[in-house]
Parts: sequence; C-alpha cells; structure tokens
Amino acid sequence: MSTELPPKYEPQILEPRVTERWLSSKAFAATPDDRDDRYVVMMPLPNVTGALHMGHAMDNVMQDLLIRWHRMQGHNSLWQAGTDHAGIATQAVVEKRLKEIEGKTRHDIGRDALVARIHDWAATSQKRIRGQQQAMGCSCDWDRARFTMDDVCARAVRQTFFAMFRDGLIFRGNRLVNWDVALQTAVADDELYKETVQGKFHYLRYPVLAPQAGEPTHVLVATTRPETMLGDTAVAVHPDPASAMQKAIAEQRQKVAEAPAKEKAAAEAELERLLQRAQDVLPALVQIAAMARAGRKVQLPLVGRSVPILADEWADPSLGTGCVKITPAHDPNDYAVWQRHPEIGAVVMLNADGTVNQHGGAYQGLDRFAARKRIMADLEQQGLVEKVEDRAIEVDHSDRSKTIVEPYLSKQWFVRMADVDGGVVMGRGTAKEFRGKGLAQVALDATAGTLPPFADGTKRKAVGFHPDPERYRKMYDQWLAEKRDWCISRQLWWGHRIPVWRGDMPAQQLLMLEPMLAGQLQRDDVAAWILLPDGTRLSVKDAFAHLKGPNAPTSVEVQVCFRDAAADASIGAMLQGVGLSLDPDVLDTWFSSALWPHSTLGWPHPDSAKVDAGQTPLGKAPGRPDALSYYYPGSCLVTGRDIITLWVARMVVTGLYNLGDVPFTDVFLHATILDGKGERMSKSKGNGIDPLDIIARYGADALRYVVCELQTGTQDIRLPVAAISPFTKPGEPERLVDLATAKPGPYLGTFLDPETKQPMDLIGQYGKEGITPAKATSERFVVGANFCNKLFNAARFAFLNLTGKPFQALQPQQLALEDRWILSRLQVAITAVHGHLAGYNPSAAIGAARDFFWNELCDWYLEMIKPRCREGAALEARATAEQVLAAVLDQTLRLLHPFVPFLTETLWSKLRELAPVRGVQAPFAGNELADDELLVQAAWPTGDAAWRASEVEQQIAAMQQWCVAIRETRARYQVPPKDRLVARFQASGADAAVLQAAAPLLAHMSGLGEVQIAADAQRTKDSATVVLGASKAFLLGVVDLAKEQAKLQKEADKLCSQIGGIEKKLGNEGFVAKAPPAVIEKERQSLAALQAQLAGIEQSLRELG
RNA sequence: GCACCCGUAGCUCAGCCGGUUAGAGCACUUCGCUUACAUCGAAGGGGUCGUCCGUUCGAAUCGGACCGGGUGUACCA
Repeated sequence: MSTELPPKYEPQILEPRVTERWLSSKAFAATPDDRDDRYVVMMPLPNVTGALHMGHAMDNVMQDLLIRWHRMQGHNSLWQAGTDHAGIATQAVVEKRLKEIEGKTRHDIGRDALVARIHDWAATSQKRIRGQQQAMGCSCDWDRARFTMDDVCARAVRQTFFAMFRDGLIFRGNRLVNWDVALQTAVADDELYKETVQGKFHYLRYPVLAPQAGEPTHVLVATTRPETMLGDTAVAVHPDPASAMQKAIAEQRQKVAEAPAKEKAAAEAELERLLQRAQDVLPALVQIAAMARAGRKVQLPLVGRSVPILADEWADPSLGTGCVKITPAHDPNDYAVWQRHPEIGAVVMLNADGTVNQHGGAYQGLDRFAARKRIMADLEQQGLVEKVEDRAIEVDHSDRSKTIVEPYLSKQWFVRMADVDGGVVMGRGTAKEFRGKGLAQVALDATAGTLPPFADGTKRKAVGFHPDPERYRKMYDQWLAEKRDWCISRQLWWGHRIPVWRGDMPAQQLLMLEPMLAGQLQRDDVAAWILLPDGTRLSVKDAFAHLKGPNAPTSVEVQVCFRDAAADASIGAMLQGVGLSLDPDVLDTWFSSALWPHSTLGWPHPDSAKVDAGQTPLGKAPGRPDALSYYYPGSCLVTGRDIITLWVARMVVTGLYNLGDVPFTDVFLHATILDGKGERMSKSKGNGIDPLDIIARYGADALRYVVCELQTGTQDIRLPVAAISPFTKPGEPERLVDLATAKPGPYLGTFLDPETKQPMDLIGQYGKEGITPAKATSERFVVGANFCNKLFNAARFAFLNLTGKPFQALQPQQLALEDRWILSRLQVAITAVHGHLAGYNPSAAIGAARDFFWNELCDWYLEMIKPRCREGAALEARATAEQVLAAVLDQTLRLLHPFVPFLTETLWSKLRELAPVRGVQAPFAGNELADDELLVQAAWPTGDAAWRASEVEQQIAAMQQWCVAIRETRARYQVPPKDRLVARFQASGADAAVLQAAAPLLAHMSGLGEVQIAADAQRTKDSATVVLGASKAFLLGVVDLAKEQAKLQKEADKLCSQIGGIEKKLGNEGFVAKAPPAVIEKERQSLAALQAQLAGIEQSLRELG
C-alpha cells in the first residue's frame, strides 16, 4: 500500500484512514490459539443511555494502551467490548422522551411496546458509542461485542439465577427499600445522591387515650415528614429516660472538659441545653415511660387508630421531643424498632406512585406532598400542632428520576451475601470447585489471597489493585465485610425478567397436585421451594411430607425456577394452569454486568452460545479451544474507583460462584476526570464533554497523549473546559468561554455566553428547546497535538533522507559516536517505558518515551547527523547515519504506538516503503524486519543490552554540557547564530580526550568555526570564559569585560555558597558519625569538584582583573 | 460524626520507602524562519514545597496539631 505523506500533520484526515485500515483488516480480532501468553481486558461496559464523556475516554484509552502493549508483545490479546442495558437509566430516558414527544406514559403503550422502543434506543446509542470508541482508536475485537440483553448474556443470567435460587442464595423477602415514586421501582443505595432541601420540622401532639390525673394529655413527637403519621403503629419513649439523660449529660461534661478552646463554647452550650432539658422535658418523659410500661396507648390523630406507647431505646431523650413516632413501613430506624417489637405491626401508607393509599382515610389519592400540607392544616385546626421550625434537611434523591425517594416496605428479591451454614459450593461441577463460607466472604478471600488452592495443589490467584494496592482494597474490603444482602429486583419493564413462577395456594390444593407436580418439580433443571406462612422454606419433597403432617398450614407459597428459558413456555403453561404466574419484576442491571467476564465468553456452554450474524462464534473450532476456556480467567480490569463495590466486587463473586476462579488478577484504577471547578465529570452533572469534540479539534492521538500523560498515580485530574462560543460572527476570531466561571444556563449542561448572554448547549440535548449547541475544548490538549506534529515532522525529516539503499548489517566500528550514543539511549528508553507500563504509570511511560524522542533524538541526534546527511558528505558515513536513523525511528514508532496509534501507524507504512528492512547489526532487537504490514501487530521493542555504551553516553553528556555552556554565553553576548566562533579549550587528560573525540559534533552543535584544545591554552583579551569542572573554554572575539566579570562573579558566589553548605555538613560531627559512608563520600566528591571549578573561575577572574 | 485523599513555580501536575543546587509541560522574557517542525529552536526569569511543632546529622519527603479543598460513608424522630 503506497502512502503519500501529506506535507502537514492533519489528524482529521489521517485518523479515519487508519481506522478504516484497522477495521477492514480485522487487526484487533482475538482468536484462541496455542499461545500460552494471553491478555484479556473486559471493557467496563458503558450504559446504552447515551454517549461517552471524557471519563470514559480515560477509561478506554487506558485499556487500549494496555491491550496494544500486550498485543505487540505477542500475547494473545482480547479486549472484550460491549454495552450494558442499564435498566433503570435507560427506561427512564426512553420514558421521558415518550412523555415529552408523545405525551404518553409506559402504561399507555404497554410492556411489549415500551421494551421494543428501548431496544431501538439502545441500538442507536450502541452505534454512537462504538463510533466514539473507534474514533479514539479502541482496539476491541468488535466481532465479539456483547450486549447484556443479548442471547449469550441472557442465558448466563438465567443459569446464574437458577443456580443461586437452587442453592438457596436467592430469596424473596419483605424489606424496606429505597422507593423511587417517579419510576415506581426499588433503587439501590448506590443509585442515590444526597441533596439538601429546605424543609420543616413539625412538632405534633398525639392525644393520650384516657389520661389519668397528673399524666400528660399528649405525647409530643417531631418529624420532617408528617404525612407518614398515617402509617404510624406506635410512639416510642426511652425505657429509662432519666438515666439516659444523666448519661448524656455526663458524656457532654466530659466533652466540655476535653474540648479544644475553639469548640468549648459550642460544647458548653450543648451541655446547657441538656441540663435545661432535664428540667423541662424529662419529667414528662419519665411519666410517659411509666405509661409505656403500663401498656397505655395514644390516639393517632386524623386516622383515629389507637397505637401503643412503646418503651424502646431508639427514642433518645436528648433529641427532638424525646418521644418518637414509629412508622415501620417508611423509616429504616422505625423498621428496626418493629423488628424488636413485632406486635406493633407495620402499615404501608403509600401507593407505588407516591400517593396515599387506602390506609390514609380521607387523604387517600393525594400525592405525598399534597397530603403533607393537608394533614398539617387539619392537625393545626385540631390544635395538635405544637410548633413548626424551618430546617435544612439532607434527603436521598434517586439519581435516575431526580426525585425524593421514600423508604418503602415491599417484597423484593435478594442475593444472600452473608455466610451460609455449611458453606456455598463455588464453581459447582467444574474442576475448580471449592467450598466457601459465603458469597461476600470468598470475594474477601480473593483480595486477601486466602482462597483455598486448586485440587492439584497450585495456588489460586488473588485479585490485586493498582497502582496503589492498599488504598482501594480497603474500600472493597470494607464494603464486602458488611455482607449486606443484595436487592436484585426492580419494578421495571426493561431488563432480565426474574425467572420465577410463584403464587399462593391452599395447602390442600398443592397436595392434590402432588401427582402432577412432584415429578416436574424435582428435576435437575428445575428449582422449586415451598414457603410456609412463617417464612420457613422447604424443598418440594419436604414440603409434601410436612403438609401431610399434623402441623400443616392451610396455605403456602410456591416458587419455581427453570434452568432453561424454553421451559417457561412449556412447563410454565402448566404452572399457570394451577395458579402460578411469572414474577413481573426484572433484575438489577448489575446482576447481568456482574457476569460480564464470563457471560461474554459463552458461559456456561460456549459451544452452543447463539451469537449474532457476523459475530465470532464462541465455541471450539478444529484445533482450537473455546473462548471461555481460553480467555477465562482474564487479566486486568481497568476502571474508575466509583464502581469498585457495585461492579468489581460482584464480578469477583459471580466469577468464583460460577467458575470457581477469579475473573481477573489485576484491577487498574485510574484517576477520575474533574472539571475546571474540581467536580467529578459526569453525565448527570451535565459537565461531561464529548471526546469527539476534542478529537475534532486536536485529533485522537493528541487526546490519548494527554490522557496518558495525566494518568500519574491516584491523583484526580482537573481538566479546565471551555466552550467554543457559537455566537461569533463570520470573520470574528474564535471566542472561548471558560465553563468553570460561566454562568449556568436554563438546563443542565447549558451555559450562558458572557458576551451575548445567550445560552449554549454543551451536551447536545436541547435542540427542541432552541438552544444553540456549542462544542467544548480544553487547551490542555494542545500539548498532545504539538507532540504529534513534532513526531510527524521528525519522521518526515527521516524520510527525506532515506534514499532507499538496501539494508546492510553494520559493524560497531562503522558507527559514529553519535550513532552509538542514540542506540544506547534508545535502550535506556525502552527499558524505562516498559517498566513504567508494567508499574501502571502511563504518565511516566509516555514521559520517558517523549524525553527520548524529543530531547535526545530530535534535539541532538537529528541535529548531529545533519552534516552527514547533506549532499556531498562522505557516502559511507551518510549511509550509516541513514541506517541508524531508520532503525531508531522504527523502534521509536513501536514504542510510541500504544500511546499515539494513528500517527505511528501512518508513519510506519511510509517507513516500510522506504526502508523495507531496517536494523543496524544482526541481531538487533529482533528487527531486521521483513516485516509486519501493520504496526498494531509488530513486535514490541525488547531492547538489546549489548548496545548500551555508558562511556559513549558520558562523552556525549560532556559534549552537551560544553555545548549548553557555550550557547548560554553566546546568548548572553547576543552573538548572532550564524557567527562561527573560535573556541580555545584549556583541558588535559580525560577531559581533553573527550573534547578531541567530540570536537566536530561540538563545533556543529554550538556554532564553532574552530576548536583548539591544549593543556596550556591561554585566554586572549577579547574572549569570554566558560568554566566546566577543571577545564576552561575561551570564546574568542567576545568582549565585554564588565559583563564577563559579573557573570563569573555570580558563578563564583553560587559555588561558594554551595561549597559552604557542604563544608558545614561535613564539619558536622553528627553527620560524619551517623550518615552512611556512601553519602559522605558523595558529599566529599562533589565538594572536590565544586572547589576545582571555583578555583578555575577565580583564576579567570584574576586574569580579567 | 467517622474514614480516606489533596494542598510543591501564574496554571496543571511529577518528586515524597529522608541525602548535593526541588523537576516537567503550559504561560512569561530575550534571541532566532540556521528549513523536518514557528504546532519549532536556543537561552533565561520564576517556588521560604499550606501553617506550626516534633523526630533526625539531615525533612517537600516521617510523626503530631491546625488551616484550606475534595471524596466516600453514617446520622439527622
């Protein structure tokens, strides 16, 4: 393929061409083969809700970096791409659009139609995401891309659910969940965010039933959510308020005593408040506690229900009114109280949509907030409101609907994370099977390295975090240590439906059905449970026995799950016939993403996995293993720290549960991208910017370069973003608007242009609202574009000089000093880049590559060989330079490829054309290249220690020092660059030898016309002096006595202070006695060197004076 | 409230298992289109490493307290 290199670096033209080449040649395809070295990265699957932002760009670039690096190392490398159906998020987006565009709700169009629409939306979104990823250069095997709702993943979900259900790890329970009333579903704690709202604190009086003389007539309670009173089933008071109060006061006294001066006043005020309270409030509380013990009740206002006064320690006499209303169905703490006092019962007073239900009497049908107002008004009228205070309250909001969530008692499905009596069989039926204590515990064992060994005695691999192994492991461990049950049901339509047939039936009916059911329900591919009214769960066999016994209940619940989805249609129909129905809920989206590392590979049966047309089959092929056995377990998971618990931990759990092995050994946690204000970039904040905006302006390579450079350790990355104002008139210069300071516009993700005051849409979502879209940019990426431009031009220079002479292996003696130098430096660079990548430090890696390329190859080597490349130069010297240049450029392109793949791929094509075989001497770094067509598949540089030449490096380093010093002098005297100076060096011994060897280079690089070297060289009156160590250089014809004196004096002063410092240190007895000898020796040496230099300068000063 | 992270040049960040004169890029100043590259080259200026105290022969680096910023998590009747 002939490539005409354009005269200028234009990524916008070059990058799409490269993408096309990669894709059409299937350069990223991964196929199981006989290589033992493999590298597998599972892409953190983006949600199909929309487009990617810079946070994703970071994530994707890091993965691509690792994958390309390993692929070049010859490892069989798979980067598994795909997308997540993102249940709630996606359904919310589509429902919102449905409402906006057609004015309909999901109920208007029905379940099937809604799901169909979401599928369409997902397809569009997937296309867009893939386009973005390909534009960024992501080298995923696109023919293996999966979707969490596709057949392959769906089967894995089904199998996992079935197995966990059968093992008793999945159960249905009545629990308090976070309820999103807008989306009408349970949401996980992780899907919430806090927001402070201005609320009120209402003090309510509940009348005491039949108060006796001297008793309070009311119990005073306080709440921020008065409408929940409709669900109250008790009021609580501390069983012994007096001593609790005393304890609180004593503790506060202690605090006052220990408080630092600054906090003393506040602590004292609090103590004062408590003391006051002990007088004002406590007596009544003591009475009420006595009433509680006597079993007295209060009347719930408006509702008329009588509820008990309960003695429970939850009621803290030092807080609120000292008494607390108990609403078990709508408050987590009250729920806990109910668990301790089951007799009070729980009343759910809300419908799923947030309106008051039948338990609310007159308020039935009102929205929760309308009900709040009405209830307060009515209570006010009845004189039952003591007072109302304003109060700022932090309230949980649903991240998806942005509405306030309600704690809500409902039946949900859970995965048991806690330890289980008898343990849990992990990897059942596999060669890796073992028994763990429980799901959370095995995931803890995985990071602790305490998983049991495999059957053959080899150690099971652990999971480790990088680049800081401790920091985020803590987060992972802490979260798992709670072993909280995982609520997996969502009341949505978009997602994997919970595959359980269930229903209540009279025990007698079940017994009658025994002949029909017993066989069907006790097959290997069916899991069934019979639940007794007290919650006991029995196997089918036990249940039939129990129901025939003396204590048989009258009614039971039956739950049935089939391993294979096909059975839902066949046997399911029969179940329907006897009154069971398929659970309407769907699974939490993380349930399917938790399986990602193995579901994508065809688990449980890759041979029969049904992939889409055009996709790579997952099963065995002749002579090849299947995808699952070859690519599982994988290697590295690359992600941000925010989903360690949600996703990373759960993948470890399901990997161990289903396959008996961890899904990956390394977790690379990259930095979080922040905006100019230091806030996390995210879609929901509207501050995420599209990587395509950056690519359009600077190119994908520039984007990648900068993203790599920014990824240092765990430090978050601040990325100041500007909008390109769309309101400039033609001909006007471009105007950038800093988004950190710009005023926000009317919608999330919109900003006001400060000049025109018009709103701009940065996320491209407000076309309908008539807001002008604006592209985002960030000056940070200029650096990347500059680098690419430099690389482009350096290569162009090389190409101009590669004359197409055939490759001939060179012998070391043919090489010039600078040739040996650059080859030696190249080895250093190769080692450094490789080491930094291995240490998960992309910034240091690209820094090392950059320093070599720019500061050594461009700034020195290319300049040094220019004389040899000119027309008329000695032919052999020229040919040698060209050959070294071709080899070094070749290695440099390889080294840079994982970072800036598009440009290096382009240049590689041209290099291959001009120098089909490159190298220096056989064998050099395995690159006598009758080569790979694409750089993607070329070999990663491994370096060759034989080319290290430290004495050459020292010589060139000395030459460079002279050169810099001479240039500095020239600059100070403003010597025109074209002037060739005569330099007279006063040097002897090794110094003189180095100068002699490097004289031509030095002359060329520092603009010298003549170089004289002699031990007794003398200064002429009109020369400037450069002192380096024990040697001197006199630059003839540069005169300015005063300037010269000042400069030398300044240097002398500096040296004196340095020498003073070291002398002081060496004079310090403690230092000499205690510091390590090596350190002392180092100090002595530098002292000697500095003194020699100072002596030289002083002598020069005397000569001047 | 608890936990974790961060505070180094105007900006964004390295360095931080203690050891000469604290680095890079951008920005800034001066000079230069010597033709691979002005998206460049050469040279230069700029920091009491948040504050205080301690450990040490020696602290940007270790410990403590404080100040400032952020993140996570709990609680808020």
